[in-house]
Amino acid sequence: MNPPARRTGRPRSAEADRAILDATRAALVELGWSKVSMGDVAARAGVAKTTLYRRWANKNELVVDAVAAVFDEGLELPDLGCLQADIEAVVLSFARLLALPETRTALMAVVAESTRDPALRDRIRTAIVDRQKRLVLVGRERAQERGELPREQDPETAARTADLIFDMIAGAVVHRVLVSAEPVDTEWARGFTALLLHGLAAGLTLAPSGARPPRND
Amino acid sequence: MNPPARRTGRPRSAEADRAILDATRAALVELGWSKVSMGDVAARAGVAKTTLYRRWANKNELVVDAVAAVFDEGLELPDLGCLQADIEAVVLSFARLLALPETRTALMAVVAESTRDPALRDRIRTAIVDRQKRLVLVGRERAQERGELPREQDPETAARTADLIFDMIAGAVVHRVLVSAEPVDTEWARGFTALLLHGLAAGLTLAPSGARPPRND
DNA sequence: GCAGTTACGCTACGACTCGTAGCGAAAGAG
DNA sequence: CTCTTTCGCTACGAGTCGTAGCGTAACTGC
Repeated sequence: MNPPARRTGRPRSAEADRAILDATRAALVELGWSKVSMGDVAARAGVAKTTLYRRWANKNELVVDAVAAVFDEGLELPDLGCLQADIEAVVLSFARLLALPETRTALMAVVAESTRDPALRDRIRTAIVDRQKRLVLVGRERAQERGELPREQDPETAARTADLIFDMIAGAVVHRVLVSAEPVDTEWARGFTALLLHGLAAGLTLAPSGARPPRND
Repeated sequence: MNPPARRTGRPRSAEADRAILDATRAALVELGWSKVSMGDVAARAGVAKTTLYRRWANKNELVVDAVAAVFDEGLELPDLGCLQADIEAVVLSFARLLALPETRTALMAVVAESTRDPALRDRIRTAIVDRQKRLVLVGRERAQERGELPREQDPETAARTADLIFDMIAGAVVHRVLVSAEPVDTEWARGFTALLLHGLAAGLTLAPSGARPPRND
């Protein structure tokens, strides 16, 4: 279904594909989402504007793929042998990508657009969101193998829980970086993870565990 | 400091102000962020386009004020006498406003724009974000008076903790509604609040409370 | 080698939006 | 009554969108 029947005719230039995505990313860095135009991207990529429209229906779809490429090559879940360390690491990794000028300006813009465009929403989901969510599933699996988290009997409950965890982790990082516009540093990641794991009622004041004074590094 | 010396000349029509904001909101509902134009809003409001530009520099600033008006009249923190109930209520209240078509399509769009526009970022902060954050501060104060949360000695740590809580609550709800595009119902709010209060390590399965014992080892 | 098919670069186009300028008229302040 | 500012209106240049048409380039199957 994917590569249907495209045996005949001149094949599409893979080089143009890369050039366009790279140009899109560069244009986002330099101009920001709202001032990036298809004509500008085409000029940067050294291709004709019609070549863009043969591949992507509009700016939204193009930018989604450009952003997805950034996350694809940068987001990973290290196996540090401990749930807390794993979460902290993925939080920092996610925040680092989110703080890049191109993702910073583009990700929320396409998400906003997707509220009115189901096709765009699906593209964002498959190209970006679902791949992020996989990290939560992998992380939970590891934690369960280590005995840090209980195994769930009901798969439906398990799925709901994973969705909740994902919304909490991704949502908090996105909100911190894009709305509050404050950096996600080691200290924040540590406090966030501690709260996620142990909750408010534990009486935490969220001072870094071990009660070291809140001095900077 | 605000708009101080405007004693002379024809005063601005307060009626036009309301008409423009209402028209903006209606246009957002009908067309969505990207297809709302200043000319369209002016026509809906029954005013000239130049009248809009006398009050707002561009579409972003106008939409921020229109969205802020929605949150102003709809976001509240009920005092239910219990931290868990208070959080659940404010989560549901926030999610309800966020699910409106006008906020849904506009809020993340202006946030995305604000990454390249410091003036817009300040406007969003003062008109929307800071007022939301106040709910966190009020909620914590009440919980501390009830003895549900410990009082913090260090004001700086207290501020960082409040920022963290705010990013977690607002971020999770925003992500759930706008990115995952799933509804925030009572069940989700209860699971989220339980997790926020008690954390993962308590062995919760996030099944509706009372369902099963937390098989922790 | 040749025909068929598709991609490419290029140009041009209508439709739309932006933000501004200029005008005369309207509405208050002193 | 004069001064000042806002108002509605029209018009404008600049920019963008997405499409169409053209001749050429590249690759496939016969």
